[in-house]
Amino acid sequence: MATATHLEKLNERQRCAVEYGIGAEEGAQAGPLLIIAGAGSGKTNTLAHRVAHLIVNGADPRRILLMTFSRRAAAEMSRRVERICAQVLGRSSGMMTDALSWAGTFHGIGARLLRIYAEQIGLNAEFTIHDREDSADLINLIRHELGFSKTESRFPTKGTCLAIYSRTVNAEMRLNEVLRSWYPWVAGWEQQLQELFAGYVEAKQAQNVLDYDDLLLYWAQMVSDASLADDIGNRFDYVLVDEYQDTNKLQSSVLLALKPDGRGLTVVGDDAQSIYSFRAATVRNILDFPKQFAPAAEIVTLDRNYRSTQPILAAANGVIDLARERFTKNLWTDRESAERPKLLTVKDEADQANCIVEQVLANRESGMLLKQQAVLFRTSSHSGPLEVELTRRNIPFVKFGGLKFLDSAHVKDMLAVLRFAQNPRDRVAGFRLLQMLPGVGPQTAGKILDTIAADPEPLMALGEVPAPPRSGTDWMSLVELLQALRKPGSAWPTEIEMARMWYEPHLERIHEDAETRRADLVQLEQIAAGYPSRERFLTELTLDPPDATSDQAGVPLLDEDYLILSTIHSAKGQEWRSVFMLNVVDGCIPSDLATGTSHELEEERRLLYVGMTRAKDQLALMVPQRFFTGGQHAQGDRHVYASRTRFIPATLLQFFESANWPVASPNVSERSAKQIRIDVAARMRTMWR
DNA sequence: AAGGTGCCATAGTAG
DNA sequence: ATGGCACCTT
Repeated sequence: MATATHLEKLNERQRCAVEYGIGAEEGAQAGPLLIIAGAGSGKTNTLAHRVAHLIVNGADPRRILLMTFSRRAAAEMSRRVERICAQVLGRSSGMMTDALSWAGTFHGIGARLLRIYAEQIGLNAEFTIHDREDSADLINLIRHELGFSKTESRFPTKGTCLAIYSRTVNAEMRLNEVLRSWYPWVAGWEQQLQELFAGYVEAKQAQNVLDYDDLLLYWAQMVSDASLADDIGNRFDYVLVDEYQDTNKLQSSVLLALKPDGRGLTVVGDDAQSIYSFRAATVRNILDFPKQFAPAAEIVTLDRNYRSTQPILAAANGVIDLARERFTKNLWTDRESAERPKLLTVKDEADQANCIVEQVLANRESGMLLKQQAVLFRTSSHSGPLEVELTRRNIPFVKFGGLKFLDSAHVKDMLAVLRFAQNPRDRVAGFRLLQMLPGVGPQTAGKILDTIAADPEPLMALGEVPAPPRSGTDWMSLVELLQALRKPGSAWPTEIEMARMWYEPHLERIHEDAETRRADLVQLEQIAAGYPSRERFLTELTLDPPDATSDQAGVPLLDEDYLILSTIHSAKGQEWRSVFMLNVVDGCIPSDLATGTSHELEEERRLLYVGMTRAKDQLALMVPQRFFTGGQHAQGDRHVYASRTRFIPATLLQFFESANWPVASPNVSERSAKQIRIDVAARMRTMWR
């Protein structure tokens, strides 16, 4: 085949990855392909070109399954594929719009397939989906029922129980193995945990709810049936999976069941960027992929980095070279630069914030948009002082990761209303909802739910339940609301407005700061308007919660300029011209919660690597000499003296330009020395507090 | 049985 | 700061 023009800009390796097995023989489908794509090696572009190339060569886009790590990534991929196809096929490719309909996350695709195949696997297609908090709440209910909350020595918390359950499921391990390798301190509770999980599974089924893990687990179970596996597998001629290093055993089982012989299967990833083992992801998936098949999968390695300058890449390579395991490649680039990444020592977090603001503004002055700059951190809360400083100086920013929106009580209240209307057997939703009423607590709520559970139309049965003594007129209005919401044919965005009108008086009663919370509910309503139905809204919000928060009310307009703040995890797959990393000190990276096993420690190292490789032109690692821990303490500084991360030992300092900020000048240091000795003003203030 | 208060342990990354 | 829990009052 003549070299197609759309492939001209790709390098040789990329082109191999794009063209592998396509158009070789008529009707023959490509064998399994593994693309090891290093950071900045044009992975997304290559994958998009492969998909586009498939389509250009006659593949039906509706029969391509594309699984990415986030919905954002899926949308970006679809956009690129469309653009390339439009380029090649010209205007006639209008058919492409929305044709790549099976693009999404494993969980999202799972949910969709389960609704389609629900009947065949004895599942009610009306199921609602629990997020992590809901799941933990349900586990907690069972935990109380079984009497485990009142044990003499303390039983693991709901969060720990859920984490254990989740790992057991996702790693396809036995409970005792999971306890032995990951939770040795709760091994004594194995029997009780087993019982708890059995109860949890039964409760979910009785309530017609699935949790995140179920979306994969049911899918895996579904395709363990040969004819269903065939049926589902045959819906797709090609299956492509991105970020394969961050998938877990359960996900790889699903994949192999869909395409047992690997025909039409492509996975892409980078073992050096595996950072989700806390979600049971295992790097073995990608390392063992080739030999799952006979003949083994083809491997194409992309090790040319187009993103970062050579000095940045050298430093990042230096960090990853110290990893215990040897990795499969070393990245190279020809992007020369005289500027080494910076290692900036600052006094404390306040100076760290000031230092970054100063540099960000300087960059901005020299023409680098705020959007082309990002501040990355290990833990969401680390950006607190910086956010304060940005707000004070009126610098707009958008923060990714560490979601707040769906976590807030009032948003959860609203969603509970909608979810209970959608699925009246959802006990977590009902439990929460009923207790919003005055005079209704756990006991009353539980009894009401028991009463209506048996009825085929629980919300109708709710009308027969006598009003709880102290609930007043609020009871009837709730019953009326729910029955109105249940009525088929009530128009969607109107429903959430009804729910909000019902909720407002309760909001005022329950929360002091009703005013600020009301703004969130308005925003929720705006988001809701973007979905065609209540079911879609609830499902998609759970599977793809808004991952950005902003200092301004409402989402910033697309053409506005703003600085990016992001957890390293949420920065996956992204790049910026200038990257700052906060708190590159021991205790933050590695997190002091993750220094237990060498396994965890290695992942922290990769996290630093992932952060560093986001930078195109400039990289600055911030090293505050001391930082505050925990909450604010009224009396005195509760700070810790920090040292540079252990992942950058002295031998790696050659790759960095080390400096102090502010630049030491005699005057400044003299002044600050005096301040440290005795802060009289602060003492005066504390006399009165 | 609900709802308030106060003490204690906990504190992360996310579909 | 927050959640979970025991304890107290209504």
